[in-house]
Amino acid sequence: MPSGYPALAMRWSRSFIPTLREDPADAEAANHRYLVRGGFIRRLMAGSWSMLPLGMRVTKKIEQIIREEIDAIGGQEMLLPVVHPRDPWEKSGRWDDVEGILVKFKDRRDTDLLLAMTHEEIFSTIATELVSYRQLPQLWYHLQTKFRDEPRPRGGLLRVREFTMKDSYTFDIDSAGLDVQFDKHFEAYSKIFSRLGMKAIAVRASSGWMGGSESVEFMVESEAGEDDIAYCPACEYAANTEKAISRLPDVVDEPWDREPERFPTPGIRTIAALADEFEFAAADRQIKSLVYVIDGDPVLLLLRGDHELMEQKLIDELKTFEVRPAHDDEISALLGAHAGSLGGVEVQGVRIIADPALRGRSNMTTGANEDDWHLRGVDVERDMTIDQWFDMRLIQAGEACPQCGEPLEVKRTIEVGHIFKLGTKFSEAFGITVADESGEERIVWMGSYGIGVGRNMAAVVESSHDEKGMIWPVPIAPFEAAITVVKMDDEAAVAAAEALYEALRAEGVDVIIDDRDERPGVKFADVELIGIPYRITVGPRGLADGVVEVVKRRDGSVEPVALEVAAASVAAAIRSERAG
RNA sequence: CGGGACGUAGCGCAGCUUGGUAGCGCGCAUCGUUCGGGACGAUGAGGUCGCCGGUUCGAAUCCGGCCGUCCCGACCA
Repeated sequence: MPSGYPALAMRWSRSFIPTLREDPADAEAANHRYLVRGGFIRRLMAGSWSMLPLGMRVTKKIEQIIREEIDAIGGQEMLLPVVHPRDPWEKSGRWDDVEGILVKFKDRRDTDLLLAMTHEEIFSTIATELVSYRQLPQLWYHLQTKFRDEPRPRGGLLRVREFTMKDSYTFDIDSAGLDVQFDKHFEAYSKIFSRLGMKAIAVRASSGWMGGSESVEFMVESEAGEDDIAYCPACEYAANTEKAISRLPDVVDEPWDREPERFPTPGIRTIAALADEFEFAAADRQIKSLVYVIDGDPVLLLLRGDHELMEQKLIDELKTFEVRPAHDDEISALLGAHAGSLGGVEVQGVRIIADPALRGRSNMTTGANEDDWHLRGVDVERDMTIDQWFDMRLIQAGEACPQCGEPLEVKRTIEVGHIFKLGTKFSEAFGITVADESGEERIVWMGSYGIGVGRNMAAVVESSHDEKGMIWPVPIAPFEAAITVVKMDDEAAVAAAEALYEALRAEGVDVIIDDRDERPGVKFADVELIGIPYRITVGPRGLADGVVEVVKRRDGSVEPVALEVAAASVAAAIRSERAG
């Protein structure tokens, strides 16, 4: 028969905490391994995870921190639906633009519907009810499910298809007002990440399909991440490599005052091979020629031989999403040669875009658009018809910081937050206007600001764990303290532990008592895996001296504390860490 | 979308080549010994072998189709 009802208090023996001894087979990231093993999350399908009780406790604490900080800058919480009709997404243009990750379906009346991947459209719909400048500024937000059909979810909670996001939206009379809201969010986000126990680096970023003029990402350094950022330790310049720029040393070309000269290069297909073979063709003296198909048309892209293309820069500059490398047959049809022998000299009728690192360069080497032939002595601006110049180069670690000239570092990071100045893109599409002081209709300036709850949980685990498991900071730990009863058949120990448990609850500590009839080693290992910051060990050995042991998860330090003062002492330590 | 692998008990896996009573480890239940750093013994419960179809006296195993998952790449807030 069931016993122990009702299980109101947090007793491990009555809780659903299904810890596992083995790593899940496919786990690569630490958050994936430990959140599954610790019984925080379970996978339902690719990119969809159920939150078990421990995971939910962390989730709620993270959400509460976010609420407090957004409320503190004037946020008003709402809750918008997850299933949207087609119409608002037609208005914004995103029904067609974000093909792929946007899930569309129909209801019984054959009406087009979609799963919300973000909520600009619906907040915009509501914002059309704003009528007067006296109502501005506004800051609205909600914590709501997003669904994005990512081609490849990975890394446990790092990249998923269904997730909860706090997204806020601001509405202002002018761009100066937007700047204020943006700065407030910047400060609020900084506080949130610091309360979560993470060091977040703010970087300028590509806006992607959000559009808008400016965006800042908050990045946490981690090998498990998916983004690279350029970072200057000297002046704190920081930017996503999708956006980062650097200063290059000037190159002085040796004089060459003749026409370009053809020379045979049998079998040579790569920049490195050409540089090895010919002394005058060092990689930085070659022109890299890439054929891309952009919006359906072939485009020739020119970069310095030792430089790499950053596709996102192309996408941002050209404001399109239809960018892909050309296929072999498309390349030969266009230029009459295969990749490895391509160049831009005397090419007609093809749009040519060049990276500014090629400006003013002469006496360079490039493909002759005939297999096994190259050209030397090429002057970029004399011998080629460049239609457009813009930066599309991926910067490299060690290059000079654009602000101070010191060497840049490149770090792998997790994107934990992203804030956008949307400008008037959505307000124009939705007709969000208010009357100003003179009664004239003015278009409203918008911003949008997102934090993924689960991804932040994952990022905390990635940046705070050891070989034993997770190490939660007090503000978001599933429990602040655990009482480990070493010997469940020792009546004195059990009584002391129960009394301590009640005392800690009375002190307002979020505590769980491990009253399972398990061997001590199992209990210690589980508390460590789960990452509870304080463990209080209660057993006959300590009680003989009138003490319990307080063990800190972070550094493993063990401190004997007199039983009578243990609750007050642990409660005080926890309180001092709650602020984050 | 391209390449590779996989789907058998709650979890991790073997069995499949060569068709014939469905196995192992962990976990779970009961009992005993043990128990301040992941114990041991005994007994036991638990599986439509991803789904559908075919071949066969007989299919986890062979064949076909479908579904799902993971990895690498492409793609992508």
